[in-house]
Amino acid sequence: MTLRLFNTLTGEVDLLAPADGVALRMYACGPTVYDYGHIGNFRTFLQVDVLRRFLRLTGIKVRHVMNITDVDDRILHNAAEAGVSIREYTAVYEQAFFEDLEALRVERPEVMARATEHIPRMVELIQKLAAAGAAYQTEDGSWYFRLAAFPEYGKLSKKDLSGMEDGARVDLDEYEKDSARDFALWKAAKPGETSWDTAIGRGRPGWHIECSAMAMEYLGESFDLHAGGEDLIFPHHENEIAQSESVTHKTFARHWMHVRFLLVDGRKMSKSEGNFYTLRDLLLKGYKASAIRLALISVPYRHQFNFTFDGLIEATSAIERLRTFRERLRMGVFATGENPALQASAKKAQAEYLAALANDLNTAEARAPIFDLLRAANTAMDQGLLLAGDRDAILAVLASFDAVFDVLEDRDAEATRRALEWAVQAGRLSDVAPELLARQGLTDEAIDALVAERSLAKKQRNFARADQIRNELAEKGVVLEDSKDGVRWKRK
RNA sequence: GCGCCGGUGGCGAAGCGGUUAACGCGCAGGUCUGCAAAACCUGUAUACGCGGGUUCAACUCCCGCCCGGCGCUCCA
Repeated sequence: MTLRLFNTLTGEVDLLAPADGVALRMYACGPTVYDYGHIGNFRTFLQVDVLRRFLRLTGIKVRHVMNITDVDDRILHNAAEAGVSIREYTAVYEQAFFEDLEALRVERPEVMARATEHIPRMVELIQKLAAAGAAYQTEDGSWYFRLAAFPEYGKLSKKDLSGMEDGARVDLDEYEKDSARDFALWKAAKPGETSWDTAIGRGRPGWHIECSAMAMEYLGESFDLHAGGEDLIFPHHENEIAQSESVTHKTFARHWMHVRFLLVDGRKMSKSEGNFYTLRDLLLKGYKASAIRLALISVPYRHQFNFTFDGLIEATSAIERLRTFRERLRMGVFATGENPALQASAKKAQAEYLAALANDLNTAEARAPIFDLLRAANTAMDQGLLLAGDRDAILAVLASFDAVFDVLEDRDAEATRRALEWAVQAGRLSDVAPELLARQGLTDEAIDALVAERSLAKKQRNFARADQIRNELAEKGVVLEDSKDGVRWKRK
């Protein structure tokens, strides 16, 4: 099973395989830790997670490097405003980012690299660029990349800059640059600003250089895949290519994957539109982390995804059905043997599932065979035609589904609980949905007691009291399920 | 303005030259139940933005238009 993945560089769907035949070396642009992550950020990280999980499912090892941008204009500005060091400032958001990844079940990359811890590597790279005539220093001490030194500039974003005139676009404070499009490699220190004293002067790195330096540090001069949000194609990734290849004269990344931006209610997500959501916002509204994960990955990465609360509710229902199905299989008692028809269904579902993902990570298509199998198996169970061997085969298919989607295990309460703890500590309790608070206020023991009381009332045929208890619990988000094996309850 | 992507049933969303046009959600019936809920089953009478064209055949290719989005500047 080989993955065919769209490659921004070639503009085609190309095979993706490790060049060394062993491990796929990939670099994915991580967060700038100046604020809490929003769902747009997480769509990208989640789609990259789908990629790496699928690779591993098909037996390919992954060496995945992600940068943490912990120095940039916004960080400098916000930290100064808060009167703390940039390290103190970013630590909060970096920690929050990791917690959010965990809530969303995003696997940790093999290497997480902070920009501030790789300054020497960036300096070295800039020195090499200077030696190659591709970098120059301006009067204020900043360093710029000379676009004219890299004729292939524009090959990723398919821009032809040859015809572009500099004149009209020169910013006043960039008058020193040779060409308006030359970009900063190193920014000279301004008074009071956090800076590093280095061989190329006192200052701080430009945005792009960190990725080139760290990717080469951990993956070598040439590696398999580079991924990120679509907005990074230009200028960020284009600049990375220019910086890196001007020094190495080797292809920087062979394959480039870009995740499409999402919309919220059909419009661009933005704070001014009032449709801007962090993961924490959603958890505090009572949406489950698993539903957010499923919603964010169910539309293939190259398609625009329109985020809505209805979509979250849909994902919640779909997950519930899948979980119930798996539980039914696990708990059921089945005669030994195999039903050939179900064996065939399982095999077919597995093959279709893998084929869909192998086809440019078509997650939407990949879901279909799983639900087909669910229906076939439920029908068979209703008719007593499902045997123990079928159960095992079907559970195996679910396991490979979950190896990528990872929504079947219920860890939602934990993620929600943590979000609530954070809300308390961050003074964000007013953002918590009232139902969620009511729900949390009810202990398991209290629920058990009410359920027991209701069972007794039922036995005495006091249905009025029984229904009263049921309604009371329902209002607090606790759903009761009567079955022959007793009463089960769960928090909605 | 230039470049790129998309408009599929009530909603979300695959497919992309000939298929019964997946799948999910919702809704409606049914089974079960004290009644429900949950679960399961079944169903959802002519859904492919508009107008041209190419073709034996178009949702699928081409052209134009309308609408939405993205990039060209910080942004996942």
